Amino acid sequence: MSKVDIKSIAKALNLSKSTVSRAFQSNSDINANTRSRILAYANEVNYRPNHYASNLREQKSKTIAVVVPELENNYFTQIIKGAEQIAKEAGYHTLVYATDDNVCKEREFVTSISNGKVDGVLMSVVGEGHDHSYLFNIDLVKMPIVFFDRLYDDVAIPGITTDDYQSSFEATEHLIQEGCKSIAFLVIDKDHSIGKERCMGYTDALKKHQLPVREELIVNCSNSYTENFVIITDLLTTDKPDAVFASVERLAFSTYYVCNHLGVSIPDQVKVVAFSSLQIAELLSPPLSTIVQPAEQIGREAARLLLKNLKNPNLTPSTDQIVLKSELKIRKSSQG
Amino acid sequence: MSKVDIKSIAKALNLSKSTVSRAFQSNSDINANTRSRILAYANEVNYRPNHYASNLREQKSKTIAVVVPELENNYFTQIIKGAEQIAKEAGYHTLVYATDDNVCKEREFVTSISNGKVDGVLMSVVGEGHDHSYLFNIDLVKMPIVFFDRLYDDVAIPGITTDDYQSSFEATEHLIQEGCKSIAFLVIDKDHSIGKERCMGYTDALKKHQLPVREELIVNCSNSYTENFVIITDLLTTDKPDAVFASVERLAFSTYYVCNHLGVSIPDQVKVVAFSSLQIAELLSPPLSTIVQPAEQIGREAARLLLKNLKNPNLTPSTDQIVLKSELKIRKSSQG
DNA sequence: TTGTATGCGTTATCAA
DNA sequence: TTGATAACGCATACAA
Repeated sequence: MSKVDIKSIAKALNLSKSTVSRAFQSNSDINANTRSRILAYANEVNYRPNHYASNLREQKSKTIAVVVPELENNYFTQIIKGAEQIAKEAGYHTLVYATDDNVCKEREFVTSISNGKVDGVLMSVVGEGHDHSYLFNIDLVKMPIVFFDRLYDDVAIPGITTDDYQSSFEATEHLIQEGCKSIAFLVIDKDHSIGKERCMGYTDALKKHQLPVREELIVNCSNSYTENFVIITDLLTTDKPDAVFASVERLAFSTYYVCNHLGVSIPDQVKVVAFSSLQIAELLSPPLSTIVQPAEQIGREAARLLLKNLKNPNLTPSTDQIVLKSELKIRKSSQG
Repeated sequence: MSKVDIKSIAKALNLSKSTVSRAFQSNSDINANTRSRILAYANEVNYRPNHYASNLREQKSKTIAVVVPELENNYFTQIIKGAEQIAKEAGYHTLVYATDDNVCKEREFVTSISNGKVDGVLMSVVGEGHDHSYLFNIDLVKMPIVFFDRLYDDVAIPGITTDDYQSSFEATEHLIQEGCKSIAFLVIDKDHSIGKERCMGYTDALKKHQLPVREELIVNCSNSYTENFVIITDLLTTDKPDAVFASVERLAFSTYYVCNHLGVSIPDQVKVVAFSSLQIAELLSPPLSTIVQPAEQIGREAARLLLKNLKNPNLTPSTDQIVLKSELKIRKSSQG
């Protein structure tokens, strides 16, 4: 199969390159017959435009990147799904990248794509604790970014988040109303971003109901299942809380494993609520009470916002912050 | 921020474009001092090579596509994760595309990227029933493809699959040994590809143990949860099987929902086994017996095979078929 | 070791 | 309506 490009088509049909090129443009001055002749032949020889060349020429790639901390989490894959759907509708492709919660990988990737690999980026950042000054070197007009889920609030970049404080507050209040007096809060990083917001919702709810905020019940966990198993086992045997509020899905799973292992009954001895977008939460033993973030919608909104910025390349990109509502789904794990 | 490219750097340093270009190539004749001077300045002005241009020039994009039927399935996201990992290590980016089990979308996407958008493709195809002749128009030397999970066996394209027949046979045998006499088999499409293999494993196991193969127990399901709910409710109330073997994860979830709804006890009244890569299968109520496919490994192997083909662009791509082993994890849902 | 010139495949400007 | 030509930014063959 020899190379088929605009030039070869032109030669075969005894036309010029420009005429052939025009046949593929929608609003171009070209004779209808010539066009259909070209299209017919192009179809016959199975012509596909060369992306390298048109991208170079047009200075856009019709591709967006979606950067997530991890892929093995329903929450993020639902977001990707939503984003991919909107992107697809607008004729964009989607590049997916997992940072493995590593800010170096984040920086390296975003920097490497910042000159033409993609037209824009959707990103859930690694975390505020780290140095993210690399973002100041990115030309955000050339490659707009939209944050979702987590964000850096010292950069003027639009973002989609959820009402973390409010839903955390409600979930805690729910546990209090179920009679819980010592509620543990499991978090990855209580001092930053999402963890911080969620932690504040938790403590404020305690305060409102005159319950003490006990530092030992605010437990910093890690990303490792084995480490968390130890941490949570320790928590349940030492401090014996009557409820566990997991600020991240994974920590709820670990709590279930530990409870199974220790023979601790959920919800009789410990009630559990978690931030989670797991679709089969109801099938767990016992069904898990969840705060469900509208993951797909987050992805869709983020993509829409990005595409909007992509449409107006000359304007300073909007820096809207959109906050979506999560939903508390009360199930057996936190009741009775 | 004015445009920073090789030309502007060259002008600033009083060098020629080619010298500057050389500074970024690893094995190029260039004075060490000149190089470091260029790199220093490039770093200062935050230079990034333009992907459009170098791709066009080098005829490669350093990007692979991963095409999956759906994203909301742990199995496929684990595969993506494995593939992305290998791709990343080799300096490749990963484009993800969901076909929504629609062969038109599959064709459209693969065709649209077949001239330079990506260097190669990993793909789990929509299904054998459909017309996939478009693949014959793809130049597989220019853009190699590797199948995983599902494949078309009338095209000479390498693939990674699992031992579907064997593990299906074993799972069925396990149910028989647990005393089941009427085992239902839930499948999406029993006549093709994966469904076919798995169905044969099931029927052969029945035959080996002198159990009748009853057509009404081989149930074609759909991709819709609501439709499946009706189908499975009907199955459980009419035919009253003593076991359900779900050839796809989703169908096991539906079975759980239906059993909960009907008050049918798993495993006492119905035992359940399923193909599933769900990591928290153990936390379900009851813990679900699964046939676990090595999803991440599939992704890794597929990516490795593709990268191997990408290394030898002149050779006819290898057409290896690699078969990986799945593992039967027996849990409470199929015991006692 | 460095500079000059050319081409990758496409689109856009201008002239015919 | 069509054709000739330049340009997008980079990398290489060849010349100096």
